[in-house]
Amino acid sequence: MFDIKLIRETPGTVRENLGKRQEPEYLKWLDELIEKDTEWRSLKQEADKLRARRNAISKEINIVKKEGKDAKKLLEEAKSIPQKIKEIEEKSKELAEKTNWYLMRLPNLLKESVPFGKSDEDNVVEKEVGKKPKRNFEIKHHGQLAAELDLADFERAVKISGAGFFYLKGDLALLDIALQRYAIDKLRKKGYTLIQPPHLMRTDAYEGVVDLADFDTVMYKVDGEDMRMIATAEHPMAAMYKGEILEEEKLPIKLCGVSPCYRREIGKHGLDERGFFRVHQFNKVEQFIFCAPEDGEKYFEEIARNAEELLEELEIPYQRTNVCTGDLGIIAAKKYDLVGYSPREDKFIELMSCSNCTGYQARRLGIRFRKKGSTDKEVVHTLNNTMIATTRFLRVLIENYQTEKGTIEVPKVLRPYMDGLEEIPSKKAK
RNA sequence: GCAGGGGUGGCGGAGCGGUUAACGCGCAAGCCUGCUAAGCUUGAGUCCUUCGGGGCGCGCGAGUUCGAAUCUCGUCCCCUGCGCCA
Repeated sequence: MFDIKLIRETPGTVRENLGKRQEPEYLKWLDELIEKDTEWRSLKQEADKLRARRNAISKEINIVKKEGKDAKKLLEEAKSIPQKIKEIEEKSKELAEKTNWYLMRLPNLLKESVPFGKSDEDNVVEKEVGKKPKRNFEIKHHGQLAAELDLADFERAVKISGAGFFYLKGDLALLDIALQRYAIDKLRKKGYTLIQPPHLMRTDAYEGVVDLADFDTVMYKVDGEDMRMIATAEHPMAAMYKGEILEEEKLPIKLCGVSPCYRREIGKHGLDERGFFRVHQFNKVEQFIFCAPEDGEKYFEEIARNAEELLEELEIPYQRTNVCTGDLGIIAAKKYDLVGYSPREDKFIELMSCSNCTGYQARRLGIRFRKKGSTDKEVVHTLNNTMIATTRFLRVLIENYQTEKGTIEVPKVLRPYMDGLEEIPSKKAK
């Protein structure tokens, strides 16, 4: 949610920043918002004056009545006021709803370091790490190989749940858990608190986290109940401190959330053939931080680095791209995409997404903190980054670690979580 | 699902038609004091403001009234017990 005070105080700066988004409609919204807000404020003053008058009369009536005198004249005036207030109120309510509509939809102010551009083609690759593996055999599609090795069953999942679902089996299911566990341990060592959030959330809480007008169609809802299944652990973690005032010394709050994610993925053609890349349900370990505004950039780099380290330790070649002004969602002020190498397609595919949401998300949720040594309250900043989305990783692992004989090598750092297993399928297991 | 109880500031908790939402804890500023502690004074919801002040605020939404935290209706949530149950 946009900060209306910024618009009132420095409309020029806001306009300039919004302009970078390359979406003329935003500037139109801004103008309309300013107009409606000005009108709203003047109506509010009008209504407030009437209320003040009514309150004064009410007090007088009380006094006059206690004295046993006749309050008829005062009562008449008092009775006439509520109708006037009601008329103004109707107009001002409408205006307030409109300004709120704009505040919810105007995108966050961009950081200076966000590259200027129109679409994802203008995203800037800031670094590339790792050596792309050279293979002199044809790399099999990850889903196909998993099915051949009896490590995944897509057909039976389709039978009971439909396309986009799968059974993970045996060593591959274990690999999925190993990935999560490895990511969790890494974050726990860095002081992040492990969180298993609720997987269902009520509408009012979800509204604080996303714009349901846009987002609702991609979520699963529970029939007959006011509940939605979470699309990511980011959502219940962000909403966790909804409406609270935190003490500054408790910041930063660093969380490591682990949960399945449920997404309808409506209109996604073929769900990327059969496989794990784009599915209705997957497991994810998510980093989330609430911090003081001045620390936002520092922790943004920290969570990006955490994810990069994970990629390096798993020996997956990756690139970090700085997402450009035209391709950023409305919530983030800055975003890195971490993309991993797919040797089969010889391109980088999206694995993790790291966002600095500044106060945009927290303002809407009403999460503030009290500054130490003062009584002032300020909106906290929120940051989030994927640590691991297991299905996407299964794909790149199966591709990058595929051997010529059609097996999958287990990354060294994951072996302790796999009973020392070096290769899938296990020779012994067969 | 049924029955009962309850939702008030950062927290606990009073108020149950009429000036300023009592009191306590915690917090902040200042005073006092060898230091610390204690003590004393003041301050702190939110919105608008021409910075004088004014409005709103007691889960949410309607209503009654000149006036509602307080009365009426609806609704959501929480707690306790019963029921059900991995």
